[in-house]
Amino acid sequence: MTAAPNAPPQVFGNVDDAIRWLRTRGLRLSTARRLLLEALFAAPAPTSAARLARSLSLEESSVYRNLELLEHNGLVRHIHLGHSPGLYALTSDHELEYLYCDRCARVTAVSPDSLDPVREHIQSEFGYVPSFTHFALVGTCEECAVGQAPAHPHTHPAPRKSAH
Amino acid sequence: MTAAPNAPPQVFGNVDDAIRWLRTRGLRLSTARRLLLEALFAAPAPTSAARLARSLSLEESSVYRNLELLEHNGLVRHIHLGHSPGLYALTSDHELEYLYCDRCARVTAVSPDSLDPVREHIQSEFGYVPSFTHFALVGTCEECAVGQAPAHPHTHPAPRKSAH
DNA sequence: ATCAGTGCAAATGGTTTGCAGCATC
DNA sequence: GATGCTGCAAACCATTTGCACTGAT
Repeated sequence: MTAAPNAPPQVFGNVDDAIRWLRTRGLRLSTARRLLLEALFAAPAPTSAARLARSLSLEESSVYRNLELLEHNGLVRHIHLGHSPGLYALTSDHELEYLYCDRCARVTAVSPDSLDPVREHIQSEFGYVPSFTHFALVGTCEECAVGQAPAHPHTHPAPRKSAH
Repeated sequence: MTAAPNAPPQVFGNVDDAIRWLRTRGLRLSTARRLLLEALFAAPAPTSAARLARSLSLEESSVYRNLELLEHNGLVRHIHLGHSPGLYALTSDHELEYLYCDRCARVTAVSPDSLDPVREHIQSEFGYVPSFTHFALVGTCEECAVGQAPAHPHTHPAPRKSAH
């Protein structure tokens, strides 16, 4: 899950086109690879490697290897929503940026254009050009912001089952 | 490293004040706890649990437990810069927000006020109120943006030593 | 027949948890 | 003397790696 090696995006309309392209690059077409590509083409939303592996009965390690290879070749991207594991999706022509609510886990995908004013502001103010394609913008959504409890302090953290 | 339970911030000028407060909350003062607090008061920048454990010769698990307890009680906060482990620091009166360059790892801390325009824009546009106190705003800093290589594609990812 | 790609197992990094004993109240 | 905290060991999740074998070319 190496940080986006900013490979030039490669966008295809279907599995076969993607496969053809991979072939020209000297890569082989294994059943695992085809399955993975099909799953990615079918997926309605970014998906974790674990989920893909489970649903396709593939080894997670193979899934990671393939996803990394595909990402390296520009077919795939992955994002993190808060503490989430990497969530993979096919590269598209109109890459989205993600807003993530740290309270209710709501995810809102927006077009990069709509964040241009933000980018410009932050660039002119601090010299950074922010991107939310690899790490979502984390915040609190409207509904959660309204119903926020003032939280009476407790000396001890609540016993938890992995909340990161 | 539970996600910030948004405990009311507790800010103290020195270790003893912090300890007094913890006492009133029925918490004991162990040497480990005192060491940790001292280290946090002395730290010039947010620090990882591993680093704290090493420098204080404490068990990492104890350090995590204490940091979590302190965080739960509002004395401590932690952030993630990109894929970094949690980096802990004392809560302060003027909590900073962090900009992180995903290329050179440069970190810029800014006052929340300076990001208010961004917050307002995103809130009015999408209903989210972003925060960069727990997850840094990730982007590319000016220098890195200038010298960016167009990256000739390679079919295979470069062999790597953990780059997440 | 070659060698890219697989499954399986083991290792890694960051973090959490269970438990027995020690130290603080 | 009760019990909060500690160290130690083991488990956990997401991810990476080594290796021998299989299968796509």
